[in-house]
Formats: sequence, C-alpha cells, structure tokens
Amino acid sequence: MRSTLQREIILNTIRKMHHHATAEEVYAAIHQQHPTISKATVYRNLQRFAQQGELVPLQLEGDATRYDRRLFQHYHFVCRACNAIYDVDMAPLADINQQVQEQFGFSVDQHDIVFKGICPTCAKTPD
Amino acid sequence: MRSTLQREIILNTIRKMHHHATAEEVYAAIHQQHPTISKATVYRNLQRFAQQGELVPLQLEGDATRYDRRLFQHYHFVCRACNAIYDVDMAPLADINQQVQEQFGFSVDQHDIVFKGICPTCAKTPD
DNA sequence: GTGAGTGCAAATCTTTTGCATGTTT
DNA sequence: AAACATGCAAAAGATTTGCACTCAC
Repeated sequence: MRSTLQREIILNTIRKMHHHATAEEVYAAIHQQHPTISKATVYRNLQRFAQQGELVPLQLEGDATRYDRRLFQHYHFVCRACNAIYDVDMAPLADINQQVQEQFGFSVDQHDIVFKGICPTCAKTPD
Repeated sequence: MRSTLQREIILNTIRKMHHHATAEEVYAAIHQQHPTISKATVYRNLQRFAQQGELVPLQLEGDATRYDRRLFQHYHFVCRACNAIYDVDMAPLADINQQVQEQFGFSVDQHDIVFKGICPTCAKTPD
C-alpha cells in the first residue's frame, strides 16, 4: 500500500477519535483541517485499512459502518435506549470457534458478539 | 396492530421464503402476485414486525437488513468467500449475559454471535 | 367517524463509481 | 513511465417520509 499524505492524515485522525467512528465522522473531523481531502478518499481508505487489518469494520443495526481501531479481540454492547456503543473487554471465548467448526463443519476463524440491553446511564435516567 | 390484507400477505410470504430475507427480496416475491402492494408498505411492516418480536432483524456487513423468522435464540455463520449466511444451532451460551452484566454493570437482555470463516462448499471449491 | 395503514413519488442517507488529473515508486 | 491514488460530481442502493386517500375498528 502506497504511502500518501491523505492516508497518514486519515489514520492520525481516527486515532484521535472515539472508537467506532463512522466514515462520515472521520471525514468531518478531517475536513476542518484539510478541506481538500475528499469524502471518497476517506471512504476508500477506511475500507482499505479494514482489508489490511488496521481497522475493524463494525456494522450495527440501522447505522452506518463504524471502524474500530482497537484491534485485539473484544465484544460490544449496544444500549437500546441511547444507542451508545460500549466495548466489552471480557476474556474472549477461546473455544467456541473450534466448537462450531467441529459441530458444523465450517472453517471458523473469527466471531463477534454484540450484547444488547440498557446501559447504566440510561438505567438511572427515568426517561 | 391492525390486521390488514397487506400484513397478512407479507407475513405469509416471508414464511415461505428462506430465512434472512431482505426487504427487497420480500417485496420482489410479493410483487409478482400482488403488484399493488408498495415497497414502502413492505419496509414499514417488516420493521413493525421486528418491533413486535415477530421477526428478528439481522444486520451484517455491507448488506441490507435481513429479517429472520426463526425466533428462538440462535447464532449465524457468514462465509467470507460466498457471503452465504448459515444458521448455527449450537446451544445458546446461557450465562454470558449475566456475566457481562455482573462484570460491567450493563443490564443485558440479549446477545448475538456471528462467526466468520469459510463454508464447506467454498472449502471444496478451489476458487 | 376516526385514526391507523397504504400507495406513490420524492427525499434522504450512506456508499460507490467513472473519469480526468496528480503522485508515488 | 507505470501503477496507483485522489477529487469531484454523478450514480447507485437502501430506506424513509410527506401527503392524499382508504380501510379497519
């Protein structure tokens, strides 16, 4: 992958942002400092980084694709009330890939888990 | 929820289709027999059914929302090669909601797991 | 009769693409 | 020079919305 100024800026920007930023959010953040960088370039490169394993794409319901910059295995929690996305840093379930592989014959290399419920903040706030 | 002819047709159609149909697929299937039923009605009602718990929405990467008519808890496997979606009917992990709840303080009522890898069909076929 | 549901078309949102131009190697 | 990357604007795909009309209750 060639090194371009745009790529550097995109990666730097995403590293400064919250986890799980959308392409649109990354573009907006970049656009302030670098108004000539196009949206297409941001979209193209985020996808590219995901392919290279430098970002992990995260698709949740009714929402644009998000890019996670925490590369180690972890899970997510989505609050049904406020839609916030939290990281769930529990110990990864080490054996379930293997288990599915043996039981169903798929060659499994990964799994994602999304928990849903109500986050502490929303639990406290009577809507 | 009022009972309308359109709703009946939509539910009947989705019951005859493969699991994980998209709104577009449901619409196409309906449209042949009932060309007056509009796409908006299909979209609106699929969402509605999902809210009512009669269908489960399933959002996977780079793909339209799918609606799952298998209501009991189960997981999914997505093939990286052909993008096919398989059901994974392993025993649900009964205790991880509780575990996350205790460890992180979220009120968890559900979790989804998506496995990724290569399906048996693609494994056999040298691309 | 009233409010919920529908059909249609237009609007919105997110993402992708064609193409001419500019940059990296 | 060759291959790849960018910017722009247009296109595409999925979904939502406004509104007048219709139907279920």
